Amino acid sequence: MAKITPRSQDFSQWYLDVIREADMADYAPVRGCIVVKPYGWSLYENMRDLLDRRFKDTGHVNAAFPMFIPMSFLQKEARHVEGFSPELAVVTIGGGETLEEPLVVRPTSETIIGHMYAQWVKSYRDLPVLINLWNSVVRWEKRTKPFLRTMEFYWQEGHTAHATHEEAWAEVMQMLDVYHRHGVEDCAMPTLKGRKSVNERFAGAINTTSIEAMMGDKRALQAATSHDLGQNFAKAFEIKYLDRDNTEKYCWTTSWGLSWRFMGALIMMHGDDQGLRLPPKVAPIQAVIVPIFRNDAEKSSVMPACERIFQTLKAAGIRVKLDDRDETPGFKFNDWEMRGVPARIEIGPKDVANNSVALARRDMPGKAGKSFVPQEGLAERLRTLFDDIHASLYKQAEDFQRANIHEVRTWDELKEATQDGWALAPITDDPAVDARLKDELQVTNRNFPFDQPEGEWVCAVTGRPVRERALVGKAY
RNA sequence: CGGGGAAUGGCGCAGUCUGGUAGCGCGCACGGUUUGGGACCGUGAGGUCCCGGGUUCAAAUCCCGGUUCCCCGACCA
Repeated sequence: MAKITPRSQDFSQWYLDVIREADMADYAPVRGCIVVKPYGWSLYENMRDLLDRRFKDTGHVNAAFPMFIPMSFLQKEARHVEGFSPELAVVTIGGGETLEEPLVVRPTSETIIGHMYAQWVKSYRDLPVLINLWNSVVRWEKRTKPFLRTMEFYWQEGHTAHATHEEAWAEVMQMLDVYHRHGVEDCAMPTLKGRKSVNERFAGAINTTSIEAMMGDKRALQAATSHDLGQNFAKAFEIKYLDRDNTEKYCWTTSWGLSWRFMGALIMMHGDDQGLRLPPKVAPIQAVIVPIFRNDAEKSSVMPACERIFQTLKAAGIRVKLDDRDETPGFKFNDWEMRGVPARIEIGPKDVANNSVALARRDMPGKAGKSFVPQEGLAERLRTLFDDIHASLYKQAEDFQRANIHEVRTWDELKEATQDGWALAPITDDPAVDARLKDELQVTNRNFPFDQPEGEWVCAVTGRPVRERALVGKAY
């Protein structure tokens, strides 16, 4: 089997190697598009289902909207069309006929949502509208990379309408927190919540928030966003309601999204030189059983034990796989490590005799992570182990993140810090400042973290007084 | 979209300069020996050499056009 490029040697190549060798995805015959293979899709489904549960728990419902949007819809919101025009895919011919009006393949659905909400919302009694879409969208990206930036990508987009700005803002923050907790609790992924700079704001929003994650190469990845759209789309699409006081008012809307890029983040945050390391809650296979035998006699005692334990674990609700392929154990160990399976159970003649199994954990390489445990109570032991693995993956990622964020005050310190990690720096929220960071240091303002003490600072770029600091670093 | 690399069996590559029978390693199939950290031997299958034109007796190789991938920029979830 082909080995993968070491992470330290070439992080980008390592990432591509892992995706190929772990059977996550393949390149499609269309530029910038990928085929997600069953193993990768299974991971996506697990993440999607957990996130969907969180949406439902916060009162949202799912719906489906068309992938085609009339071009004129996008033009109704000036900044929105300006932001998205360069990356639109447009359908001009249908059924062999030139279309009266070109149809845009949705890059995001705010406009068609606005059109429909305008018809659905008449009274304050109709509010709030809390709808989420699981779909794919298309953006004609110049430079693509599997999961991180593809021309078509799968994601969810939530769209809500509210009576007041306070309520809309609370929604924006709630959903950002939902993303954050999905990262922390489901994916062992620490992220930093914050407000995007004016320059980085979503096209058409009055405020954009994000969670930012640090990858294994210390580059930043915007893992999810939540937007306060103010009344921009409400006014563009006439989303109005009659309030209790019998006056007509515009709604306040929000949108928020998380894409399969989150999977890319998972790979780049937790993976190592052996391949993927998947958090147990989202792993397609949580535990794999590898039978060990030398001859038919051993096989005939080992296999029934494997089968029995497989059934026990399956009945206990663990996503378990019995690997009965005709391969050597060593091959299987490496294969499942590449695929990031959190726990491996080896069962050989000695184990059958002792009513034990060898239990190896993916997050601890070699002998250190391997122990012999009784077959009795294995499901319970695994559940505890999964919690341990989750906690250890989270801690490693968080320690790494913390160790590579440097608090700085001056331009020189900022420059030095961002050579190798992120800076937490006093920065003016001004597009001209963002431009200087980009031009001179090839870094971007990731966000102004919400969780920071208020203070009086001097901007590291302009020398002007500022009240907040920003995370600054190289980004994907 | 600019700059740089690349495309030859599923994967990784040699062959291209200097045109002349398409090769190697891994993987795959079958048989045997193996099996607690990527086994070994034997036999075998698998190719429009990215696509389209052109030059030539003859093109993986030379020329023209296009497509895709990777890296670095600008743009972006």
